Order: sequence, then C-alpha cells, then structure tokens
Amino acid sequence: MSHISIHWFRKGLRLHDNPALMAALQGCVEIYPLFVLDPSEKLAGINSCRFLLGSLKDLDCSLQKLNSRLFQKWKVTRLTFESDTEPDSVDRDRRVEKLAKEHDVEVIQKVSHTLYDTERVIEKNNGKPPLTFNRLQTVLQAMGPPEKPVPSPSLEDMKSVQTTGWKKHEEEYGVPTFEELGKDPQSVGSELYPGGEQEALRRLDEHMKRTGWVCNFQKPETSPNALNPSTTVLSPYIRYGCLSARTFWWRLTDVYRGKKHSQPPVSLHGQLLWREFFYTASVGIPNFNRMKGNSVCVQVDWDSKPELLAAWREARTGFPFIDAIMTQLRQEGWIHHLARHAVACFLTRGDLWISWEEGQQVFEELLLDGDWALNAGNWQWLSASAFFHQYFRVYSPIAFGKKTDKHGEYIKKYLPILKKFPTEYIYEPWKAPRSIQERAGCIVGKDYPCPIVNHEVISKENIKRMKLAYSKRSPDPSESKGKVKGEKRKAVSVIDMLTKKKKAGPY
DNA sequence: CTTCAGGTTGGCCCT
DNA sequence: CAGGGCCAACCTGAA
Repeated sequence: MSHISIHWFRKGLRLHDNPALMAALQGCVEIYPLFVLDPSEKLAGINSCRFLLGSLKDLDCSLQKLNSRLFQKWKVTRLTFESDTEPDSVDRDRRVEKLAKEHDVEVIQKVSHTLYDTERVIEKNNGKPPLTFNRLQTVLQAMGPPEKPVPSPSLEDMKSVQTTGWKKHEEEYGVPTFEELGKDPQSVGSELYPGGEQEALRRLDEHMKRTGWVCNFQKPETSPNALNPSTTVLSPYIRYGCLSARTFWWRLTDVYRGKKHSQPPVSLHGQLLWREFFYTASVGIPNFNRMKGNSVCVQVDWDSKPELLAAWREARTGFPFIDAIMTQLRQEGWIHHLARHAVACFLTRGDLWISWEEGQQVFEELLLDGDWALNAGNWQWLSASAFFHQYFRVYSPIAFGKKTDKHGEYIKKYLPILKKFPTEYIYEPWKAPRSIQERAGCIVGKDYPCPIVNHEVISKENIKRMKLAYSKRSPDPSESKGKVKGEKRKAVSVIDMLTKKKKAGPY
C-alpha cells in the first residue's frame, strides 16, 4: 500500500467535500495534484478566465499549506478525479481511463459535483430523466437526502504523503497569469466575484448568518434589477466546484432546523434541486445542447438574423431593460435569473425569433456560472422548447422590469447615457418628445438606438409561429408503431412490467 | 385507453 | 393597488 497518486482537478477546485482527493491520499506516499489548462480555455470570456485563474491560485495556496503543490507526472500507480457528466468530458475520461489501465494505473472516480449520482436518479425513474420538477422531487425523496460532504484533507492526512520537491515549480508548473493566456487585463472590469474556495466559503458563511433571509427565501420574489444582487451569487463557485453543492445543501439544512422555512421549488434548497434537475436531464437526453436530435426539444424554424443577434449581444436593442441586462452580463459576468428570463425570451420566442442555441453560446462566453447542463436546459425552458410550454406567456421588455424597479435605477446604472431621462420614459425612451430627449442629452436614434422591433406586434406574431411549431410536432415513432401493431405494444408493456417488478410486488 | 390537474417566477385590463 | 378574469390552450404525469 504505497501508492503514487495523481489527483486530477478539473471542476471541483476545492479541498472540502472532495472524496476523490481523499481517495488519492489513502495509502499514498506521494501525491501530484494536477490541473491541465485546456487550450480551449482561451476561448472563454475574460471574466471566466480571471475567475478560473483566481480559483487555481487559491487552490495552489491551500495545497502549499498542506506541503503540496499543483503538479504533474511520475511512476504513478493511481489516478483520481471527480466524475464529470458533460458529454465531451465523459468521452475524454473514458479515453484517459483506458490509457491509465494500459499502464497499470488504478483509476478512482467519485461523484461530488452534483447532490446525487445522476445515473442513479435516472435508474430510479425507470431509465428516464424526470421531465418535471415534481417528478424529480418524488424520485429524490425516495432516495433520501444527499450524501454528507466529506471532510477536507488535514495535515494529519498528509503526514505520510509527500510531493517530490521540484525546483522549477513556479516557472514550469505555476498557475499562469492573465497575460500569459493572451488576455488584456485592461479590458476587464473590477473583480466583483473573485474565484476560489476561500472566497466561496466566506460568501457561504456570510449568507448563512442571515437566518431569517435564508428561511424566507423565495426565488420569484427576488429582484432581477436590484443594484446589488438580491441572491447569493454562489453559482460561479458551484459551477467551478469551489463550493460543493452538498456542502451548501447541508449548511442550509442546519439553518432551517427547527424553523419555519420556504420550500422547493422556490427555496434555496429548491435552487440546488433545479441544478440537479437540469444535470439529470442533460445526462438522460442525448444532444441536450442542440435542437436537432434532441427528443424533448420542439423543432422551431428560428430565423438567422446576424444583425439582430449582434444588437442583442452588444446591448443595442433599443429596449433599455434588455440592454442594461446585457451590459451587466458583459461587464460583471453575472445577472439575476429573472434577468436571464427577460433577455432569453426576447432573443427567442418573444421578439427576435433567433435560436436559443445562439443565446446559449453568448451566455457560455460571458457568464461566470455558465454551466453546460444548466445553460442548455434553461435556454430550452425560456424559449418554450422543452420543460416549459406556455409559449403565450411572453415577457414584456418594458413592463417586466418596472415591477421591481419603477424608476429605472438599474437602467441608469448600466446605461448612463439614459440617466437624465425622466422616470416616465426610462423604459421607453423613444416615446419621449424631442424636447425631453434634448434636455436629457440623449437623442433616440443617435445617442441611443431606436427599438429594433415593435414588441406589441412581433410578440403576437411569434405566439402564432410557436403554435405552428407545436402543431408540427411529430408523434413519437415508437408510439405510432404500437398503435398500428398490437404485438409491439404488448412487448413494450412486458418490459414495463419487468422494470416495475419491485413496485408491483406489494400490490 | 381517456381524463384531468398542475406547471418556480406573464401581461393586461378591470374592479 | 391587490386581486380576479382573461388571453389561448401548451405539456407531463398521475389516476
């Protein structure tokens, strides 16, 4: 029992609740904590890039306290890492596992990115991912609460473990700088959400102290256009694994204990369950981040309109609420969930009739918390392509923001060109008389764009187009076969009975 | 097989 | 100004 282990960090950039890292330390004499900077990381947005580097520095710092460093290679007998469910990662890990076995390297994978093992959830739901939140809850309730987080490694755990000294560590294996990745530090705004486990745990502590707020938390009642985030903004930390979802879950359980508190789906526990919902769906539904070949996704004849897409992406739609949100997204890397609703509906079924896949790509670049499964799932939700189907419920780019920000303070913050507009016209500056535009120092059509669509007209047309898309949905081919051929249906029900055998028992 | 309730978070107009 | 009815009628999952 004298292993030389590599622990491969990918997501899960933390020491707490890291079962794969703990497995690496078991009976281990030497450990190489490793992070491989993917060249494709260069394509990520500048905010995400900074967050990742910050998280790596923090991790390196914590490892040094344990007399270790981020590292590479040598006479390795064991490789450990956290399971990852994204299709490309699954592919990569399968190849790595094969390679490792060829070299007699033991491979240990642990589930610690999600609350539950998504494969098991799908199994418990008869091989299909739950397609409604209620269904997911029913399945999870039968499985019991999520596993408790494992403790962080201590100096005690490290006492018989060493990392070979490496003189040129910093030059050869140190965490690179922003510039080394070809990014311009001048082009990024102030760092509102610094990466790293320490900051994640600090933020968690800070919010968990607000017991009343935590117990009363109801997501739909938080504000999309608050000047300071009305929610925790722990999502970037959970996305990179700086914070364990299970740690968050159990901390909430501690706060809730003995108190009256809100419930899923709107509670903070509920927010973690929504994450679980989309993770599970993404594992069980092939081609989850695309329309074509995606069995749950309505096939819509989205238009290709590069100039409108660019206007949306670059905050030039002429709708201040939309443009302010897109500005915050680009500058800060985070926007409120309901703000995402507003801009996503606007891009897709509401106004521009542009594919949700385009929006998905923009969010992936700009969001610090751009999580593959959640991004794909929520874009399908908001575009009424899957999970949500009431496509006639269209967010108004004018009225929606007014509910929580009557005076348009949020708009004035992110679109300072409009800051002198009177409240009356802040959501619809094109309606202001010329004299008022002049007094505000902002002429619509010159200093700020005219609206690129007529929302009242286009949203009604789009509802009709959605209706058409839904009516064209082809019935499931296996079902229609069943209807034509009685035999086929019998076969299906036999399989059904076998899979439900256990449940049928007590009857 | 059919039926039916419910679906995290809408908008608008009316009282 | 809070709350109800209407819009137009979708889907999933349970019974």
